[in-house]
Amino acid sequence: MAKDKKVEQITDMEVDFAQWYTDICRKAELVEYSSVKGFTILRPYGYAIWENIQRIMDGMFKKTGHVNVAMPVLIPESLLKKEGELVNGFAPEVAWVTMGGSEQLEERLAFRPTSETMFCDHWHSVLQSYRQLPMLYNQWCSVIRWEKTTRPFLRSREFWWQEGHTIHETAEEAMAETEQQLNCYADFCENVLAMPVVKGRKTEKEKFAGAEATYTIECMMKDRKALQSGTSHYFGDKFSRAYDVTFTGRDNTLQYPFQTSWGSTTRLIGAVIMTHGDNNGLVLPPRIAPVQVVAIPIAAHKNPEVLETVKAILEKLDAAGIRTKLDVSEQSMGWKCAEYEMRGVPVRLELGPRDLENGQCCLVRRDNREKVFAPIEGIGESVKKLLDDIHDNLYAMAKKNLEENTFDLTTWEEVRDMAQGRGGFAHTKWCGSLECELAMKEKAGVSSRCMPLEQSGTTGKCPVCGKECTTDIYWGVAY
RNA sequence: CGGGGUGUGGCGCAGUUUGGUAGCGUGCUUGACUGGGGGUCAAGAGGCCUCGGGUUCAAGUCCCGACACUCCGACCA
Repeated sequence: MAKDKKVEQITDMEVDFAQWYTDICRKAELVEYSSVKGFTILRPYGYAIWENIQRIMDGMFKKTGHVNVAMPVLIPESLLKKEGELVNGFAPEVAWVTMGGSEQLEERLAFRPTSETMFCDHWHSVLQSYRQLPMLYNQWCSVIRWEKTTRPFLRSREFWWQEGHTIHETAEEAMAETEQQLNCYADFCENVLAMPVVKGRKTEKEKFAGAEATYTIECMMKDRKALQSGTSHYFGDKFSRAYDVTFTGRDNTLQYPFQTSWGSTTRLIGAVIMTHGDNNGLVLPPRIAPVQVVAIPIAAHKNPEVLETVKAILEKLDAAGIRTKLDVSEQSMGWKCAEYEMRGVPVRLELGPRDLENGQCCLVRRDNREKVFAPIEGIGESVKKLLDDIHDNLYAMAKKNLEENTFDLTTWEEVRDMAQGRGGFAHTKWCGSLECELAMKEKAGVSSRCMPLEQSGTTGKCPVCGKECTTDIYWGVAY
C-alpha cells in the first residue's frame, strides 16, 4: 500500500528500537547533528516543543515562588574544586577554557556542567540575614558535559535544561522544597506529557555527587528500559559549609543555610518520543504539541467555499486557544496525512465539498487513528475535548505499559531472566548494601532505579544475600 | 574508553570482491494533468565519491593513516 511508503523510512521499533528512535529524531525534524561531536541543533519543530515545556513548567515554578536568574557559563577551577564530591563526580566530563584570545589564562575556566558552585559563590556575597531566606532561584540554560557516547536528547555534550537552586533557613524547609519540586516534575510529566512516573529516592551509589539525598522520577519507555526524567536533590548544609555561605539567624548566631537543587532537561523530549511514539512516527501529547490541529482542505480549487470554511473553523479554534496550522500546499492528500502523522500532530482536520454539504468536518486523532465527524457548529469545544481525550488515552496506554512490565520478584535469578528477556522494572526488597547492589548489576544486568517514596512496610528477603529487610526498590536497565 | 557497523548529489542507497567516462530511488526546479491516505507525465538542475598520504598509465574501488557519525557495553540528565 502506498500509505506505508513513509513508514518504510522509519525503522520499526520491534526491529531496532534505537534506530527507530534516531529515525524519528531526524525525520520529524526535531534535531540535526552539528559539526562538533555530541552537540546537536534543535530545529524549529524540536525547539517549539521545548518552548512549550519551558512555558508550562516555568509557570509552575513561579506559582511556588521561584524566580529566574542567569549565571555565568564559566566557572574558575578553584571555585569548582571547593566541594570534593562534586569535583570528583564531574571531573571526567568537564570541558575547559584555557585561552583568552591568544593569551594563556592564569587559571583555567570550566564550562558549567551544573551551577551549584556559582550559586553558592553568589550567595556567599549577597546573603546576610535570615530575613532574606528562602532564596528560590531557577535558571534556564545549557550545560556542557563531555560525554563519551552521545544520542539526541538522551545524552549529548551540551544539553538545555532548567536548574533550580534554593537555600533555606532550616533543614525541614529544604527537605520540603526537595519533595515539592519532585512532585512538581511528577505532576508535569503526568498532566502535561502524559507520562506516568515512579517517584523515589536514589541509592547512595546512584545519587548526585555531593548530595545528601537524591530523588528521582523514573519513566518506562516502550522498549521497557528506564529513563530518569527529572531529579531533585537535598544538600543539607554541605555546600554552604564548603563555600562559606552564612547568614545571621533569628538568635543572632551565624548559621549555614540548607540547600536544594533540581533539574529537568531536553531529555524529556526523548522520553516523550519513546513513551508515545509508534511505527508511523512521533506521537505528541497535545499539551506540548507545537501544532495541535492541522487543517487540510480537500479539493479546495473546485469550490472556494471549502477554504473559506476551513479558515473560519481555524479562527474558532484559535479563539479557543488551540494551536493550529493550515496546509494549503500542493502536496497530495496521502502525503499530508503521512507527514503530519510522522510529526505527531494530535489531530488532523479534513474538510471537503462533501463535508460542506453536511455542515461537518472530519477529525482524525493521531493516537489511535480514529476518525470522527464533528459538526462545524461548536467545533472549538469538541476539539478541546478531543485533545483532552487524546491526552488521557496516551497516559492510560503508557500507564498500562508501566504496570504490565513491572514485576514483583524475589531472587536475582528472576531479575536476570526478566532483564535478559522482555525487560521491565523489577520490584524487590533490598538489604541496603552496596555489595548486593553491585551484584545485581554484575549478575542480573540491572541497576537500581529508585526506592519508591511509597514503601509497603512489609518484610522480605534481599534477592542477593537473602537477608531479612524492609526496603522496597526498583531495578531496571536504564538509558 | 573497549567492541562492531557506516561514510558516494539534500535524503536513502548501489557500485568496491575482479581498478578503466559517476549510477539508481526519492527529494528539488519548471510545466501540464490530478486531488477524501505519500498520484501521473514531461523537461531540467544538482557530485573535491569524509579527509590526508601511498601504489598505478589510471583509484569511489587496492594499501597506510586520520576524522566523523552510528549501534552495543562502561559513565552520566
